[in-house]
Amino acid sequence: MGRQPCCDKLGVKKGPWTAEEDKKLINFILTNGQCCWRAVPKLAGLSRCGKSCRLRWTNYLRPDLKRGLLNESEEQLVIDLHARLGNRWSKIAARMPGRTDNEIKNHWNTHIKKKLLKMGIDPVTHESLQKETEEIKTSSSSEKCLQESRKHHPSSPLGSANTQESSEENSSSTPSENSLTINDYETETMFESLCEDQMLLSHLLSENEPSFMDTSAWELPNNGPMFNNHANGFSSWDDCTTWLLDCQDFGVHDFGLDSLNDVEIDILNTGN
DNA sequence: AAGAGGGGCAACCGCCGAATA
DNA sequence: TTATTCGGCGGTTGCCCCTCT
Repeated sequence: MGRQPCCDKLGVKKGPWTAEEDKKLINFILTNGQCCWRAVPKLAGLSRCGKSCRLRWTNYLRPDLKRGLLNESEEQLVIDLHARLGNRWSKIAARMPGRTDNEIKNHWNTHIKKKLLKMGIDPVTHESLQKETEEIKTSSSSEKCLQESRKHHPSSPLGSANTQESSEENSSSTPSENSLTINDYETETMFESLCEDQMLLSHLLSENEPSFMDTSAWELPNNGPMFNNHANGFSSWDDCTTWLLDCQDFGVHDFGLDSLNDVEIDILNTGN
């Protein structure tokens, strides 16, 4: 009773996507929304596996993605979230506007891991590699930040530390249970900088806030101004998809939309 | 100038859990 | 209750590009 492959292995194209394939996929999703991925390749006229289509869309074609390297504060956010959540990249990505789990995972493996090792921190446990020669500090700078945050913002998610996520994190054996050991000035500076991001972190960690990654808006073609031909003045889907493909080089956030608050974004999405 | 080696990243693979018949 | 399907996730692979020798 083995699991069937998600698609017919024969005749399924693999490897890098072409611009033509991207266009077909974007066209299809803009027209039909995100539906059954298994059916997408057939309906969109692609010789691809449904999974491959989903991956391509979520990791590369989705128009709300930021492109380019993670900046310093994003990196610090990843480190902190990883300390809390472990290798649960999708959970981490859900807290990172415009970033995908794959992107974060890649960045972790290629950049952050090395950075932490260089600083003498075990990227898995977030403990000092010289633990045996040092006394473990009872609280990390990060923890101090949290405590400070709790002092100043007792009602914030971090302040109360009682969100669903928090209890889930606490119940799991993630590295968050371990304190970080800071062993040099550079690291200290890094975490001081992280403290400055605590407000942002508090906001991102709030379960009550709608996820930045919530793509429900994309599931309803013609429902939002982004894809509203008349509102945007696109004369055809071709224009629209061409514009979208161009956007991949910049990212929606480069257009300044990320400065809008939730209400404004909601208004944009509903077109009211 | 050319080859070797390494890094970075897109994409694939296989497993898991939820949903459904 | 069980078999099956499907979407999603994390780990891994392989290709491309850049740097070094």
